[in-house]
Amino acid sequence: MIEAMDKLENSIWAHCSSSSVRRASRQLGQLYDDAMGLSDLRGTQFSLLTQISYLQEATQKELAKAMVMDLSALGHTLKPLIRDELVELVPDEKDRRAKRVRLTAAGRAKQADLVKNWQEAQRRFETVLGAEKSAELRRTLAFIASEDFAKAYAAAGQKGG
Amino acid sequence: MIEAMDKLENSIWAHCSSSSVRRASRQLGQLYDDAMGLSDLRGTQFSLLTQISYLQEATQKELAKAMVMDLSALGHTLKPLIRDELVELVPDEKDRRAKRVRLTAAGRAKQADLVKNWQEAQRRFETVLGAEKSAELRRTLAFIASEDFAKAYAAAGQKGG
DNA sequence: CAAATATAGTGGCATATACCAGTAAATTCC
DNA sequence: GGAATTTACTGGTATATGCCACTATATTTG
Repeated sequence: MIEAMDKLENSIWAHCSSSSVRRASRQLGQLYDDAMGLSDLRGTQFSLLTQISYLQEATQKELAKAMVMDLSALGHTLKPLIRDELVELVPDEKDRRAKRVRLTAAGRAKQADLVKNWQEAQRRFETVLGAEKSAELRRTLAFIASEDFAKAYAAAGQKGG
Repeated sequence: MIEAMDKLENSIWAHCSSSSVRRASRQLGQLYDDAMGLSDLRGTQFSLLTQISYLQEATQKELAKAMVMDLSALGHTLKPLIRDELVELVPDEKDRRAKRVRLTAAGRAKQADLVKNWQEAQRRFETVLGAEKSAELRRTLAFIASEDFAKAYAAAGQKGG
């Protein structure tokens, strides 16, 4: 009985997708943060700068959606970057509620500088896990982060639960 | 040239293992938090209670290691749970620096109550991703979170970088 | 055994991230 | 066109998580 209990609890930590992802996220957070070296930026911040650059003047709303992040969380996360003048917000011409997010010249430079740091971290990652498994993992995680996944998850609650 | 740039940046956000894991982590965080219902606990807290229960009086150090978490981060994370009297710290008899972490009766009850909530979330997850892919994903993530992975990653920096 | 060093935790500070309650601007509906 | 509603963002509060500096307690060394 007590052993059955242990087994159940063991199965929880071992079988929980959410905590598995979180643990891995902490480990990789450390590793990729280290890769950023003396830049004063975190891996998350580099990632955000890169996404901002990629989306080319997205609104906060659009950026939050792309990052699979709460809008207010994004706002908070942008603050240190704005304070350090790597990012700026420009009011949209058409819709005066919206603010578009873009990199400053300093932000572009910083992002560009760090690309090689990121590449090195990513190279090591793929060396260890293997290019094929890495690609497969990213595909799976991208699906999990997608709206399709969230919808299917919600739908699975209708009938199943 | 500008297109090449776009392509590179696209490749960064699409090919970054760390940000893929983080995005998925945010999505699953939302979903599993929702599953906790009116319990006033987050998914992360349930996960932590479960790990505490599983490890049976581990020291903070041991618990942090199992969670792949910084010791001080664990300390901070435990605070609300201690405040709410779900968890308590007991000084170790032998080593008076160490404090062992255990659930209170209320903590055990809360954890037990939430098992079914977790099971429902996990059931939905596996419905959507498939049991086989889910298991494979957890295996991969467990490896990424392991010390072996961190060591291999460090070693890949010696020769490669 | 006393000094030097290592280990376990704590507290402060900073970022990461979410929810909720506003505020302001746009859109929809009589 | 003006009221009701929706949308985009802001600010407050709370947890999540990491680094660094510091304290207290072991452990190691000479």
